Amino acid sequence: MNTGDKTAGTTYTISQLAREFDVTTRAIRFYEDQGLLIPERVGRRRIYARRDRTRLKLILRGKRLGMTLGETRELFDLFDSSRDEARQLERFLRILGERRDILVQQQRDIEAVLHEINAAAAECERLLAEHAEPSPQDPAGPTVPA
Amino acid sequence: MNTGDKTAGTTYTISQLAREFDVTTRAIRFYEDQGLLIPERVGRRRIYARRDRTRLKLILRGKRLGMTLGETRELFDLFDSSRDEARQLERFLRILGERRDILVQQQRDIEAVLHEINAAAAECERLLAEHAEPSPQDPAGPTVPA
DNA sequence: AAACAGATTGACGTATACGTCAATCGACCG
DNA sequence: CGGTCGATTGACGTATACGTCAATCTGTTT
Repeated sequence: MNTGDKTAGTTYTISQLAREFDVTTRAIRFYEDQGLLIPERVGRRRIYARRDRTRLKLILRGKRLGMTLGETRELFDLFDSSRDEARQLERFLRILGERRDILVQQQRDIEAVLHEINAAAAECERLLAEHAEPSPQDPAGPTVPA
Repeated sequence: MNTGDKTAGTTYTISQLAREFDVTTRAIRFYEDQGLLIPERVGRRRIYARRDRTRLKLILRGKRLGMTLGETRELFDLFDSSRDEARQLERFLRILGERRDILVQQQRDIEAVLHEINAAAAECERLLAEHAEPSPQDPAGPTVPA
């Protein structure tokens, strides 16, 4: 019989995850301290399941977007929380909406910065072209024209 | 004659900027400590020009994107730096490219999170609809059908 | 059995980004 | 001329997110 089966599945050691996502084991343990990861234990050793791996991926994605671990944790808790009361569902929707507003603002910010970067890069390359060929009106440069 | 003219223009006090951008004066002074703002002085008082106001706007936009003040400062310095040597232009282009890569990655991350949020929100609203009307197959709910 | 690689648990240190007083100073107000 | 308001300068405190040892433990290999 299967009674007591832990539905084993793929598992990872802390250093496997550290290598895969290019973070230190110290960081991974810290995420556990903050309640973001809850690995199983075999003795004292941590065993990470796919769920933890997914969460780690989400943590790092959140960090790339400037989210604090606390904010990421709030979202994790939200997705874990029971979804049977209208009060909770409304709170859920409210927080999702707040996060969406932030993301949309970030999209606008990124667009703006990208435009400025592209403009600067374009002028930069124009100047570099001038350096290579001092003046298009003056072919008597220090470099051989052909 | 205009000799000695400081091209006065619009100026701001620290509290005006603080109000406009909803930050504390402490934060603005901290940005100055970090070399991001360089206001004029009248006696000991800081006088901010449009340039500083623009920079403050950029600082806050950077923060919304998770940039550190150091990274923002590097970009400021870059845009201020002389653009007459090929070495500098290439360095300029390299850093702009790195920042662009980060921004593009952030765009991808935002897309992913937005999709997940939208999916969760949609299911959330479906559940809320069920709460209001327990079951479409079972009109004998606690609420009056019509 | 000894050695070695990995993992764990403290514990303290560090960088970033301000918050929070306290004391002081200068300009205007009545 | 005392009071108040805004600004300034220290100086210390705080939250976040780990880094960096040191000591210990455990499993495996030789």
